[in-house]
This record gives sequence, C-alpha cells and structure tokens, in this order.
Amino acid sequence: MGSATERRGIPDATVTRLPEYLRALTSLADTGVTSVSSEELATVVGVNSAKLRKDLSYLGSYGVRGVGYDVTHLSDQISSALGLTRDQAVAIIGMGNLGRALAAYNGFASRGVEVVALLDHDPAVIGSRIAGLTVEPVADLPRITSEREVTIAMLATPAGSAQEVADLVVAAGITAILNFAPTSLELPADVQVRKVDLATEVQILAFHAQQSRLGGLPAEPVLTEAVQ
Amino acid sequence: MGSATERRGIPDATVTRLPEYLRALTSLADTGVTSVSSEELATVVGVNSAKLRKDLSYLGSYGVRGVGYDVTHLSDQISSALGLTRDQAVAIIGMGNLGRALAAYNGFASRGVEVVALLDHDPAVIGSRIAGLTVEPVADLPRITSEREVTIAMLATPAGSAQEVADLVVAAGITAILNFAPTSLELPADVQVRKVDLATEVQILAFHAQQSRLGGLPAEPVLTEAVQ
DNA sequence: AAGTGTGAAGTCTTTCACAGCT
DNA sequence: AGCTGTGAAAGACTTCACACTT
Repeated sequence: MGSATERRGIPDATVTRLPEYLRALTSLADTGVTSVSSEELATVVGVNSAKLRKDLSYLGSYGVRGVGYDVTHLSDQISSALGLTRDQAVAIIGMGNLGRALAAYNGFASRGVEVVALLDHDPAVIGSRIAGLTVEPVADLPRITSEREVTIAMLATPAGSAQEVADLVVAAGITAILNFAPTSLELPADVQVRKVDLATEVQILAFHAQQSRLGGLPAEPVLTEAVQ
Repeated sequence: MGSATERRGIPDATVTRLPEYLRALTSLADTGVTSVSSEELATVVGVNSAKLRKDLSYLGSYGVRGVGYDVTHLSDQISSALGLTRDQAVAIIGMGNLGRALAAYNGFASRGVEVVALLDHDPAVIGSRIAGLTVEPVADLPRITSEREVTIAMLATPAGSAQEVADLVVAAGITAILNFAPTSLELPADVQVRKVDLATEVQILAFHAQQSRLGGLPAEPVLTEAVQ
C-alpha cells in the first residue's frame, strides 16, 4: 500500500484508526466529557489500550501521566494530523442510486467533508437538482476541480466505466479517489485509492459465518468482549 | 488458542482478498479466458503475484506448474472456500437514503448476495415498496430471520439507534453484521462485524492527500504501478 | 520453458510490561 | 497511585527466490 518515506511517518495502520478515535472523541465531547484515559477511549473504540497509546504517540505527547488526555486538545491534534483543518471538498461522480445516496448522506458535514459537486454524463440527469446541488457534466470536471478546490472524488459509476472516469479524474488534477465501483483501478502510484465494495464485504462476512457454523460449539469459550 | 484442530486456518488478510480474486476471475471468464497465470491475475487485481500464489495455496494446490490456473475451477474453489455455495440472504435495516440505495443496488445478485428483507421502525415507511420488497417492522426480525434463513444484516440506521438495533439483530439469531452507522458496536465475540464508514474513508484519503502536498515532489520516484 | 508452491527472510503491526512523570 | 509513553518481544503479513513439476 501507500508507503510513507517520512521520518515523521505515521504507520498506515495507525492512520486508518485516527478517524475512529476522532469520532469517539467528538461523541465524548458532546456528552460533556473533558478528559479521558487511554483505557476508556480504547474501550469505546474497541481496541487494545496499548495500541491506542502507541498510535497517539506517533502524533506527539499529548497525554498527562496519571491523568489521561484532554478531549478537546486531542481532537484538535488528530484533526490536524489528518489534515482536516479545512473541509475536504468532494466531487461525486455517477448519479445512480448510490451516488444519490452519497449526495444526500448527512453524516459528512460534521466530520469535515463537504460535497461540492455532483457529476454524471447522462444528459437526462445533468441539470437536475439533488440534495441542493445541480448535476453537472463530467466534461466540466477540470474547471470544477480548480474552481472549487476539489481534493477527493467519489466514484459511484458502474464498473464498466470506472476506469475511464478515473482517468478523467486524475487528468483533472485530483489525487485521491474513493472507489465504489466493483473493479480495480490502474492509476499512477501517486494517486491514492481506497475502495468500498459492498459485495466483497458481504462475502468476507459469509466466510466467517461459515466458519462459526463449521467450528460449531465445541471448545472455545465465548466471552463478551469488544472486538476489532 | 492455536489448538491442533485441523481446520484450515486461512489468514484474515487472505480472506479479505479472496472476494477480489473471485470478482476478477468472473470478469475474465466473461471475456472468454479459460486459463490464467498468477502473474496475469495479480496484475488485474493489483497485488504481488507471490502474495496471490500464497493466498491460493491456503485453499489447496489448484494450479498447474508451467501453465497456470483454470479460471472456472479456481472460481469454484474460492466460492466454496468463502461459503458461497448458496446465496447469502441479507436483511437491510434502516430505510433512509443509504438503506434504499443498498436495497436498489444491483451489484449483489451476480455475486451471491440476495436481499430478502427490508426493515424499519418508522410506521410511515413500513408497508411501502422499495426495489420490489415491502418494508417490514423491525419487530418482525426474529420471524423473518428464521423463515428466510437470513445470515447477514446490513445496518443502515442513524448512529444513535445502531447499538439498540444491533442487539435486536443478534437476539434474532443473526451472527454477521455489516455496519454502515458511524459508531462502534459492542457485541458478543461470536458475532462478526465489519464496518463501512464513509467519512472515515474520506479522512484517511485526506491524510494521504496532505502528505503528498507536504512531501511534494522531492525524492520518491513515481512508478506507474497498480496499487491498493 | 514456464509457472506453481513454499521455506526463509524481511517488513509491518500488535501486545507486553514497566520506567518515568504528575 | 495512576496512567502515559515506549523499548522489546511476539505475531502477522509480505516478498523473495528457487526447487520442483508439467
């Protein structure tokens, strides 16, 4: 995956967890909590507390020994490490069912994500209004990207056109893609791609479901314990 | 823990990749390819060929030295390893934007996933038809689960009610959950949970986007190479 | 000649366990 | 007394490189 050549290098595994810590901290702050120990926060997120402390140590020393972490300060530090000092401007491409659901998703605003453009190449959809935005033609992507400082594209096209659209996205100067199309993209190494494939997720669950069926009841005591 | 039980321990990392291999194989089969080498398949999926071979070796020896893998046979073996010999019956809970998009998603059928129930607890939504199914009350989950042999639940509720609904899901006898609500669930260890958090994905991308901005051009030769 | 299957080496990640600070 | 921060150990995963098979 993405290798960081930095002396400052935060491990990839840590980066993927930082957003979860941030979400948990925000939720704690909302309930009036101002200070939290690694043990408490780890329980909320469902990870080992040593792992949490090590993750945070990559950002610097923001805890107080004997006390814990200041919720607000730690949130700020994580936000800053993630580069969320400004909202991320996102363009959604492909206005099918999924694209429309993404456009209407209201979980983004509070977490530093702003949808600034909706695109499609079907003339029947272009010009219609979805979630307060007007759908624009994919051909306008270069202009839109520079005008609205788009940093991330969400690809919600059919698998068949995903590669083609991804190439346009990269040509428009966007270097981060969240790919919902069930296909692998071939792109330059400096373009970050993460994928969300729903059927893949279900198949992974199917495997584990099958395992517990086969493994059955024998041996293995089942403790109620936060996992993952 | 690691007792001598002869169950084939397929590593987690491998399991998460099997669905992708399967997807790539299906796509190759559709274009008439009948045999494929690890190098070719690895290129399509975007992984190292040694990793692919090692992954496949956990399933058994299905390749032919000097030749490669039979596309159909390998697909069958992976399907079988994943437990996809039957379709997975899925219930979607929470008929907001996301739930409706999931219900209407047409990428499931061809990949062994069948949506057999849509549930909500809002009386205003219950009874309406979405994507050919009638929305039913969450209270009916236990009956529906046993009647339709539901194995997996997709949670598309707001974060606030996710834990509560997850508890109902588990009580109904379902042991695998795909959680789209942006919150961590506390569940018994024998329940498999995978989560899909859209804002988290964007934040991870934001981090990497920031890195390339900071790191700039120096060092780091950029090879065009399939990543992810 | 080509390409699999796999020990062994290398890298990354998690967990332990405790010194050290408040 | 309590909890962080972190070396060191353990474990998981990836990649190399080549013996072996067709």
